[in-house]
Amino acid sequence: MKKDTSAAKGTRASTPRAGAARAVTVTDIADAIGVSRATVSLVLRGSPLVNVDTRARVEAELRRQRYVYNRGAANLRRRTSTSVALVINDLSNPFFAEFASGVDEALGAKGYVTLLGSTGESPERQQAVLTTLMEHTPAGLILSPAEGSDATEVRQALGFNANVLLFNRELNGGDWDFLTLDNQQGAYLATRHLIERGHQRIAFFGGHADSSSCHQRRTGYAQALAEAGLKVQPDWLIESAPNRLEAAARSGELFAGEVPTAAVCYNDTVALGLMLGLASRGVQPGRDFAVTGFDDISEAAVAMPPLTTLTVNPRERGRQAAELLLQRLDDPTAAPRRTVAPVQLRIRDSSGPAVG
Amino acid sequence: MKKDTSAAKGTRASTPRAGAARAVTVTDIADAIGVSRATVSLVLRGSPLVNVDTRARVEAELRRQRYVYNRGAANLRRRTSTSVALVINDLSNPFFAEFASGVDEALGAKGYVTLLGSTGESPERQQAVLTTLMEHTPAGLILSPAEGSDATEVRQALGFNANVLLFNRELNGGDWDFLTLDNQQGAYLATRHLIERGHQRIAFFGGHADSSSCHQRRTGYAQALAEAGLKVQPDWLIESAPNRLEAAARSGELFAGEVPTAAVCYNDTVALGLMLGLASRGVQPGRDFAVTGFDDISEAAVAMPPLTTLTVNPRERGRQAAELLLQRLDDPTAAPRRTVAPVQLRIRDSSGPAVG
DNA sequence: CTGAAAGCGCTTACAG
DNA sequence: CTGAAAGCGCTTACAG
Repeated sequence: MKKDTSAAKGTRASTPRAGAARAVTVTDIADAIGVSRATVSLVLRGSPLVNVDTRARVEAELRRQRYVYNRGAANLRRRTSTSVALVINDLSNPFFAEFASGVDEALGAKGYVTLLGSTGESPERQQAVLTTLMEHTPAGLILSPAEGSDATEVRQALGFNANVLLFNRELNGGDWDFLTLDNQQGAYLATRHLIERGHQRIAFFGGHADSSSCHQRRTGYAQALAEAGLKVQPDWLIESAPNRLEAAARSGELFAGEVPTAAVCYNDTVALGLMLGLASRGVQPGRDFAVTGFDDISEAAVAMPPLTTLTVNPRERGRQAAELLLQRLDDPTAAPRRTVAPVQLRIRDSSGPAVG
Repeated sequence: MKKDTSAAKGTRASTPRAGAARAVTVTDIADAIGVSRATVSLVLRGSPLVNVDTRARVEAELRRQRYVYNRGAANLRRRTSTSVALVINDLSNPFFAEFASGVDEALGAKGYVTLLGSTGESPERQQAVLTTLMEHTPAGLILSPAEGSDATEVRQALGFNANVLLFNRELNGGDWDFLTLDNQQGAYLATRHLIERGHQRIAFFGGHADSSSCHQRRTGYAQALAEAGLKVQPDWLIESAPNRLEAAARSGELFAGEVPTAAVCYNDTVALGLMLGLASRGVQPGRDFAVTGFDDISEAAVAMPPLTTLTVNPRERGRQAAELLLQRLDDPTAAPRRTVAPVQLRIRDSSGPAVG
């Protein structure tokens, strides 16, 4: 239960103000000017009950002694929390970094502090991180689950805390709020865009078929094809891990049977890898073969050719996630909500000129 | 002093487990199996004093009741802290995102939790963020100061907490630990590289002359020139805000007097802007004019031409910053330390072929 | 309007 | 090896 492994719990634990003066407390302030601690507390919390003159004296003394409010102690007594935990895959991923930035901005504006945790896409590490974070009694949690997360395990780590917002990946079995991108609509828009450019043979390239986001994107792709009276060809559904290397390696599979003229890619990373693979076999992306991505990572704009993709505005999604969680905190008993965030097609050169 | 403005302090403050079962405490566990709370506490902290049998019973009950340790309460009583505050400019900047990722990774491995704050490069916001974070009694603080930060103000917000590590920007007047990149050496390496390629007329482009990092980089640049018996020409020192637009706009200034054949740029963003400006006047960077950057942001590798620059490995810097802070926590009274992190030249096409 | 007392969940000497 | 008591810094009824 309590694995006592970390240095912070052992003898190496550090005192917050070690080597410095002892922290000033409400008692110090109260004693200094001859009022009770209760009065000081009321001043701190901005109560209108305090005599204006008493208030002034207290405030002067707070300043004089450089009093620092101990929010942890207050939260303990009041049984409240002023922190929110944010658990994501990895900040090295610009998408999550932007998302985290938006979350922190929106939370900070409401007086909450962000407790950060990263899973590195590992369910085991996720469990450890969640356990640690819960010990800090956050008011709520924003979680972008690691691939392969198990709802039961996650719920276990979360204890009875009901204030959870899931982002990006749904965990069925947990009745938690959920914010997702409109994957289906995005892939639909990309596919329709290629069809409008005159393409008839369009592949869907990359992603793991069993991941929910890949499934949704394939659905949007199929929908656009169906609307145009085009058929989904099974060997045009090509899986690939979402990294550049594997995507490049698998690009040959597009040329195994009937050769498509365009590919809707699972995401930008895959698209960039595919473009690499195409170029290395003498097929020039954007001219000989049209490619679209998903995410609009910063490299998309500067790639050669620049990548047509779907912008998701991760920073705005972060703000939105924070808002949704704050609403949940206001009404913990409300029914879980599912929110789908819009995505927008950004046309660049990789989807090429009109063909045919 | 205590401006009571934020929602979290007002009526909207939320209970941590609102709507759910009341939290299980050590008392619940103790009562359930008929031992004292002290015994439960000893088990939680892994004390060897507890009878092996008693320990087993306690641990079983902890599991049964899904006990969650309240680290805040423990920290209050023990006067310790298991969190570290990290304050940076903005996570949208990949450099800081990587850095934060490294910090969080290293802190998490030691059982600390990261409290996140961003300044948006505004000293005012920085004050507010620091004040809020200090109220959560972090064991220490890693701060990359906003441009224009004032040491006295920062110290004010920090109270008596001595456990501070500054990153990137020094604040004179504060006797804090400091981690910096080797700006001088980096610019020296870039300049020498250009000289070795045969350039004799080399400009230094971008940055604000009064910022310490720009000053250090210019020093390295001047040092390499001096070693080669080349003179620094004053009108080859061109200032520019570190953004692409202004850099592009100021590129004309290179052609005002005696025209250089190469430029060492303050950083990658400036270099990218300069390359844009050069291209727009028909000068092809990497062929007609050599350019180097600083930072190795992800765009550097995919720019056209790819940018010769200095890699700083921000993630590793983050880990290093965390390590340094943890050492400080171990010995709060040690003398402040200054650490210079190495940088490495990465040669790409923008610095062109050998000339002359 | 102000103060004395109890208590948030934990830990730590101190007895036994 | 275990328990009773005090206390970390704050807040909140409850008196007055």
